[in-house]
Amino acid sequence: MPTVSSEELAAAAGVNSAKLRKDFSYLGSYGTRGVGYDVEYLVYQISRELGLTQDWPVVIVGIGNLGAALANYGGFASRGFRVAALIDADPAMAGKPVAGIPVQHTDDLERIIQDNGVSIGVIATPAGAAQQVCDRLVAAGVTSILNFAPTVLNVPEGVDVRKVDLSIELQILAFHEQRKAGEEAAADGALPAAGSAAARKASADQGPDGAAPAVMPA
Amino acid sequence: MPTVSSEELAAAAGVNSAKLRKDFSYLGSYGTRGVGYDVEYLVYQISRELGLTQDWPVVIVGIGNLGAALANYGGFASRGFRVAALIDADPAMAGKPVAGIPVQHTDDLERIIQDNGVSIGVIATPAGAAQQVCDRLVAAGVTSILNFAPTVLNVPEGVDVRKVDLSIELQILAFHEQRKAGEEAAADGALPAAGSAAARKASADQGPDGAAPAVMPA
DNA sequence: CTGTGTGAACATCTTCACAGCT
DNA sequence: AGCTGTGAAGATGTTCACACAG
Repeated sequence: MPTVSSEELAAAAGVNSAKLRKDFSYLGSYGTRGVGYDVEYLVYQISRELGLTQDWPVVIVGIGNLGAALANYGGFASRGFRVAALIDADPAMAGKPVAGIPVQHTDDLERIIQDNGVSIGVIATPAGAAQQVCDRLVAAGVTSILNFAPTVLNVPEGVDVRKVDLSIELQILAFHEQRKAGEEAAADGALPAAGSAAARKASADQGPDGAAPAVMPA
Repeated sequence: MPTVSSEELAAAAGVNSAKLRKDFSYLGSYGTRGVGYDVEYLVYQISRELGLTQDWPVVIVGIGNLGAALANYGGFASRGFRVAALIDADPAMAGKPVAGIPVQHTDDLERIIQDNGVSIGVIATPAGAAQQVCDRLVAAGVTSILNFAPTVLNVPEGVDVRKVDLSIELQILAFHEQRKAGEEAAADGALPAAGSAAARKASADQGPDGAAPAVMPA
């Protein structure tokens, strides 16, 4: 399949073809009228715009179950991410290989960041250690942090933080589940105006969308 | 602090107070004019609406690093989730306790689901096993699935799936990181119209937002 | 003729601003 | 006098529909 139309792509993605065309148009005019988009060229352009063509060295701090799971996660390499180092505070972990990469001790954090030119850090420590690790990462030059610890991190201006809270995803499922169950059947007495107004679209797609609750500022 | 105003809550959440009030109003009129919202009552009403007051038994299938990390995750209990069972295909895992819960074998999946009245399942298996596990969960009565395996699952109408792709979060960080780096400096020759139009707001808040890319339909 | 690229129409979401309750 | 609850205005996002390139 050398070429693909906006109609086909839209159907595959479950969106309107006009939206897809308009979105693509913000990246430039990469389609051919009457023909469609050249698949290879389009993939390249989107990859480049998203930063997939670059090499992003990342460090993972906190090699517990979650840290180990992340280190083993196959999806990173194909998206340009390279696990440059694994860091843990437990001296007993030092030197032990996880996913083929030897764990290093927290003492060397600053050196590791600088030696590898790391600008993206992943925090998978317990909540109590997260802010301190974050401060050290930032001081060492990291400007983007993916935080799995259940804490809101304080960072200076210019540093990006994304917090992943695994229970929020479950929360969203449970919310819809509750709604399925209560469909018309048992009208809960103590809820005056909740009926129609809150009954928004229950999106049928997989993955995070606008349904996420309000979040904390940086 | 027995009472709180929309202004205070909005400041804490980093949003406009009018938006907060309007959002609350969809749940009913739980505030008092001239006073604010009664904290305890508000918490209860929101908790109930979100389903936090219910008990949600969940099963986790696939007890590798990620499954174990999820089983140990502290945030679940406080949000009404109870890990009812851990299931793995490896017979060697059977009986072994993870997070204090003995792992059970996949053979008993259907019985476990039914005995515990589970309607939410978490898939943390390798990609190859995910669809099969999914089919069995659905057949056994599960109607909501949180999928960590890097596959898009096929499910019948009426079943909700949320896919968590850990690399997408990194992707979003890398995208902003790239943008920080390329600020004005090096105008990449091969990008005609990408400049201003695509330079949207770089949100300063932590956590998933509308920046996620288009997703697959069910 | 076919399918992109895009103004214009339409829809949804956010913020303003103020009437009205406490 | 203070703060909610909400119509109306404004901003943003999506879809339509068609001129025009290939």
